[in-house]
Amino acid sequence: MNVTGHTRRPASIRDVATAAGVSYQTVSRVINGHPSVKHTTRERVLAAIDELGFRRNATALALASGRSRAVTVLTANTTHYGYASILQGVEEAARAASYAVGIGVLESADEAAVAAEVQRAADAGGGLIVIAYDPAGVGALAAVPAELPVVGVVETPASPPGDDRPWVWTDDREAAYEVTRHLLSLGHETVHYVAIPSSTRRTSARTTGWRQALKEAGAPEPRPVQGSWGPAGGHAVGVGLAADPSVTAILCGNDDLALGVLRALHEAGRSVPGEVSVAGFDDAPHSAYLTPALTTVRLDFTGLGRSAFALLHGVLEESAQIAPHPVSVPELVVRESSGPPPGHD
Amino acid sequence: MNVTGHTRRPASIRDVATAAGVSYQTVSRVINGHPSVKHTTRERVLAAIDELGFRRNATALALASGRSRAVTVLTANTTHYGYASILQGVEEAARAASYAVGIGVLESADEAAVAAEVQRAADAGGGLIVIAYDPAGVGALAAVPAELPVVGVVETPASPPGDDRPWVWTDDREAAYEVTRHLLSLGHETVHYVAIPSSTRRTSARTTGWRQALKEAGAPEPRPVQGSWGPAGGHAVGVGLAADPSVTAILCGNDDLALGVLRALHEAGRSVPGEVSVAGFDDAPHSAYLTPALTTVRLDFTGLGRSAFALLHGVLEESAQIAPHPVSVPELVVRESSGPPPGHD
DNA sequence: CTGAAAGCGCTTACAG
DNA sequence: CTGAAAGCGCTTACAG
Repeated sequence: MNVTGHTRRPASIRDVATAAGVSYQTVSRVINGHPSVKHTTRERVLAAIDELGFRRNATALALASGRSRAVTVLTANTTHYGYASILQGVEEAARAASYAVGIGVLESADEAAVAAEVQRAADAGGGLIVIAYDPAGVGALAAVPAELPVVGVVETPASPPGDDRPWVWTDDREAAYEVTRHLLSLGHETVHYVAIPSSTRRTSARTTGWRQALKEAGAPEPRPVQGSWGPAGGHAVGVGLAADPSVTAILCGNDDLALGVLRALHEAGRSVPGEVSVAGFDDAPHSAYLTPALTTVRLDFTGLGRSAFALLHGVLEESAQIAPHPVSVPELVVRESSGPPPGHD
Repeated sequence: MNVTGHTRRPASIRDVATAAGVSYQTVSRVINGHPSVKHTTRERVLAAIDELGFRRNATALALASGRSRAVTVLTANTTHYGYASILQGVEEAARAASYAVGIGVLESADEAAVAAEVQRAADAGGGLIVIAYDPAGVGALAAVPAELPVVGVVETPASPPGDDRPWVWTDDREAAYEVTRHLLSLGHETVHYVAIPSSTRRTSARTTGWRQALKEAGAPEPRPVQGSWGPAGGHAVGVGLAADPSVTAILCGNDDLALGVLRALHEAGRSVPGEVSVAGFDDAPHSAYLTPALTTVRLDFTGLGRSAFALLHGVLEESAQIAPHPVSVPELVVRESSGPPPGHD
């Protein structure tokens, strides 16, 4: 881009001003789109900007103006599919709005460690987006000082929060309700549930949706089994489920958990979906290629990330319009891992 | 932290100076660990800092000093396991060094789009780490202006680069060599290879390692099959491989590809490892739980990210010692998907 | 050992 | 429509 190529120090607005024969305040007006600049002057400044390859120094802008066109995402993990997709969505929207995006990982849920991470994120300037699907994230969201602009990506709240709570979420209750109904409609007497860890002490929306479908169908309500996040956790609890001959349908809190359950079932010699049906949550990229291919419900995490940014953007700049929380609708994806129970006609 | 809790504007060094009864330059000396400060003065300043909850403004620091304790990671994707793990490793090391980490996604390999992303990353200040495993990343690495501190996370280079090239990589050649030898040792006549897209026009290190093992064993050398990154790509080429009865062993460029191949084999009714052996690359979290569990080679992506940061850190601060490129050794993980060919004794 | 001055590259009132 | 001044919160020489 820089034709001369031998510039050491990048051009400043003063350099541009000199080249255009104006004061640097006028250059400032031009790059800020201020209307009161004579047309010919503007042209001259623009030409100088182009010639010198000028780019406005973001650090100086932030210091002088007090706002920084930046957002940092606080998350407990960057490798889980859902988390990574949210991050990708945030970045996508931020890029479109010319915002920088930073990232901070909450390695521990320890209060002091979380507080330190929030501080670090605050030091970066700009707004915060915290993924609050787990205790570390929930702690971080709570630890954000009131004066800092923040939006939380949260589990479905029990009751719709006021407009003052800048939160986004997917409709997990509805999603769980749908998959459970799908399983019941196949003829299963009931559906067992392997839960992901809840971020709070309250009953999660997924659990609520599952329970509601069971209630409506008059099906017995087994105790939810507590799983963890990954396939190892699914496998661990799957072993117990596989040993229980009365279990014919299992809903898992996410696809990774389902993978572990599938494996445990296989090891126990129970066929899927012949003897047991399994369904997951998320529609991770590999789920369609498993054998059997996993029935699951697709959640739009990328869209969720975009929404989170839009909301934050609205808070940060009054000019930007505040998008309503667009709750994306979950989509049931029926594949091979679900079918009628044994002996069903 | 802030006991009073009603501070609007955060405390500045001037506020601290006033509270401690010194000039703000002295405060600056204290927070920078400058030795020439009287012990009692230092104590007083430290007390004031604590009381006011002072945190040094990173933006002002960056503007005044010219360096910014920040690094931004440029990557084509945030959801692939390897990429996400590298990011996690960078963040881990950056956090330990009190650096901020930014992220920029290269959504397209288009030259103008890549250049724009590099600019955006450069605007953020600080150093750059670019993941150059694909054309977009390779393009970005090439587009970084010479004056910008950058380290590339690259495929194994054909020849060791000079010390002036701040690159890190894993030993893919060795890794491919090992898995291929494992497969051959099982009795397979040869091993087919499904390649991930190469980031450059040159033959990739994985291909080279595979080929070397074949040569040493005097095995016939099938043409590598070109795959893509995900399971869909693996499935597409897997269909062809499954239809060829002479194929008894398949090495895949990554675990996702292997998943797709496994699925294609299953659909064609060819058992694994009974009729065909399959191996992958990366040891993604789900690979151990597939049925059959996937034989693969574990690569330390998180460590790679940490190394990348260490290298950049060394470039950014002369004080920080430049770590030697620590090439992590890949580890062969034999699971269920590999076994002797049919009819082998 | 410590203070007063200048400056990093911008923006924001204030004049004209 | 455009310029001169002050300031954002720090650091970096320069004095003493």
